Amino acid sequence: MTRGEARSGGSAAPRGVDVARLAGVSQKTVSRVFNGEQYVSAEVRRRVLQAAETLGYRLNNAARALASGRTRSIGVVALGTALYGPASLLIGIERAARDAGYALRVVNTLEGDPGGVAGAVESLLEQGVDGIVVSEPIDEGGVSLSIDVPVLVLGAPASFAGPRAVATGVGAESLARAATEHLLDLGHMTVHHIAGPQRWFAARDRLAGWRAALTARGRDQPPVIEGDWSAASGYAAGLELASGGDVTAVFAANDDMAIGLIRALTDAGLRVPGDVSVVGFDDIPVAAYVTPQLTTVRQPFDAVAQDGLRLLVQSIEKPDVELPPANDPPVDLVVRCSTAPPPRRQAQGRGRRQTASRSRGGAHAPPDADESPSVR
Amino acid sequence: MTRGEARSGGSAAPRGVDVARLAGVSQKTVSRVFNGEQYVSAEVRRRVLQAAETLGYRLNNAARALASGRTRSIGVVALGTALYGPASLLIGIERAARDAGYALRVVNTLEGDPGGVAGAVESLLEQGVDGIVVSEPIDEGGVSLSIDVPVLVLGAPASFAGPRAVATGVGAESLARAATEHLLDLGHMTVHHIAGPQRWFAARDRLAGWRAALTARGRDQPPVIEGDWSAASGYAAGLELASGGDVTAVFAANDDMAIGLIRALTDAGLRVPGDVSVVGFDDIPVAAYVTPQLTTVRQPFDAVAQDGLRLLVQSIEKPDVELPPANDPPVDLVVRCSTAPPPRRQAQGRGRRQTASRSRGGAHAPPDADESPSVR
DNA sequence: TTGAAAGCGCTAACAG
DNA sequence: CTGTTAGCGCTTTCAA
Repeated sequence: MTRGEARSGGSAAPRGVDVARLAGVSQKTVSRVFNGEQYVSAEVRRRVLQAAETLGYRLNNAARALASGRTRSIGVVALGTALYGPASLLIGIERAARDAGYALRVVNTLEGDPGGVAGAVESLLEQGVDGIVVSEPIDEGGVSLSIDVPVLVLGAPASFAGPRAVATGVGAESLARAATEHLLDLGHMTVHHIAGPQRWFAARDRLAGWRAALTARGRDQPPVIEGDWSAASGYAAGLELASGGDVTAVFAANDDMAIGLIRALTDAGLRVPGDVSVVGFDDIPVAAYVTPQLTTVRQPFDAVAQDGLRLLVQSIEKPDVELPPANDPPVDLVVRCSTAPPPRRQAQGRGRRQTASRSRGGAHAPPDADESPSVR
Repeated sequence: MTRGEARSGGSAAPRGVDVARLAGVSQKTVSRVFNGEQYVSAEVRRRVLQAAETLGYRLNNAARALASGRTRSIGVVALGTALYGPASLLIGIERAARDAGYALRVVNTLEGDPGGVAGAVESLLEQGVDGIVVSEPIDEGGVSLSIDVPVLVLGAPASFAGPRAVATGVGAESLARAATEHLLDLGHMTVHHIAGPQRWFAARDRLAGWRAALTARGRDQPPVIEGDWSAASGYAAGLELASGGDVTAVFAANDDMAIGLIRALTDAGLRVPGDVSVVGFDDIPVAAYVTPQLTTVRQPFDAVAQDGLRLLVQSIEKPDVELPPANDPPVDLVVRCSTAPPPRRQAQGRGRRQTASRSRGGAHAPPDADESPSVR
């Protein structure tokens, strides 16, 4: 059965020529109209659009891609977890891609799977994407991807994905540093850290930020406890810390672990923030409503995604122009009620500016109604 | 510049003919090998694979789609929120699609946007997907989609997406019913409900389940308070309920609202579960670690996604075969510490089987280490 | 078991 | 401003 027969039969999708015929123009003109090219008279454009409308015409992207060598789509390699951070980032990426006129193809890697990223990239390449974003990957060891499209790496070193890759940080290190400094500013002698799994670059960055803050002030670096992002692991870490005895401040690498930690501390008879102060990371939706309301830092997912995609799209569309450096994402520390000056000495920490907004969380006040009690 | 020149230049991607030439076969044979067709001798297959390997050959999907009329990809219309439920469902869909050999194209709709789903579907169709899944949509009023590919609607009536659509429930109604019944079984005379935004089908289903449970036992239906899924709205609802005075049990349509609610109740001087019992919905990761540990119900995202995709793939590949009915998803009630018998009368609720596992949440025991203290 | 020929519906390059 | 002519790299017949 040839296409012509199908047409008279009536059920197949209309093509550009069909529209052209109806509008009394050439197929190329139809193409021009649908690509928003200039040099089409208003009258012709109207006729074409009209004809397309009556026929229910729709551009065929496969044909377009084949002819032009471009798909106007971006592939993303994600981790496939419902963790707040990665999920939020994916949403930001989708929106930024759509705004830039690109469709999104998503492949998740299973966390256990070695070489998962490489496989995912391969399948994306086969699908013919114009660019790839690797979102908050974990370190799988010597990955060497020979990719012939631009790659944006979010939250990991560019070297991760080969020479032609661009990278954008998600600001994790400076956020971690701010979180730690907040605790130090409150008068704590040092800050413990419950880290995320160190295979994640995201976890390493947070650790690095914590370390940097401590180093900058010449403070001790207590041993790090490594969790797995889960509240359960935070709980386990909390039990360990509680038995240690000399802990007054903890920075947890995400809010879930912070919440588990707080529960363990509380179960062990310690008060938060009376005895121990805790800062989380992410500002998950319930952070303002758990007890005590969680002091945390917030990642600028939308800004990061938008910025990164701008870079990626540029290196797709104008490969020769030098890329502008990515903006430094803003630091957003949200001070609530899980942090306070340490119990005994150094009570002079009290009253500093950083602690001012703590007073908003009074027992009967709706927590955080305005959603932005940020400092810095 | 013709393709031949590019080849000798050396940089362009190798095509099927190039592989064919090197392997000394026809291009069609290469195609046969890469499609796993039969009737290729082992020897020839080996040679082709070998040649492809040395050339770094990769199938061109655009060409394939153009020639065959199929893309082996599925489009999903999602809501673009980082809410635990929708995010988890998307992950389940991705995995199920990948397992079935389909790539995924994702488009999010902005919540405010009227006709958002229709627009998203349109863009997916233009991209040439073989099937579409609409994931937990909100009701945008009279949507009439004239879609010429199979559609799977997850968590909404099939009618939502036109005559040819398949639908799979996510079990929300029976879960809501189970949650409500749990409270009733504990001895509460009735159960209040904090609903999700009623434009969401998901929210309506939960409300329906709650109503069904109450009706079945001939209990009063207290007025419903409608939240917006956020902890803040749960908090507001809690304040309202606390001022009412006669509340002993509340079922919240998601965990975030339940947590906000509990905070409001606590702030108002009520004890949970001493004075008021609360059940949530979702079992978000921190549910087992907040205070009190949250009793909640868990949605079977993976099962639902897998089941739904099986249906979708079948109606893509075998449009004529009658679809088997979708399985009823399992009901998974997770009883923790936010529920108990009501304060005064009806103390005989105590000791029933449903409450047995509550004892696990003793003050110093790690909450829920095994992750599955489910009942029913 | 293999191959040859003919498109799929569009864009690119070049004329008018 | 508009049209013509070639493909893009596959899959689909139909033969051999």
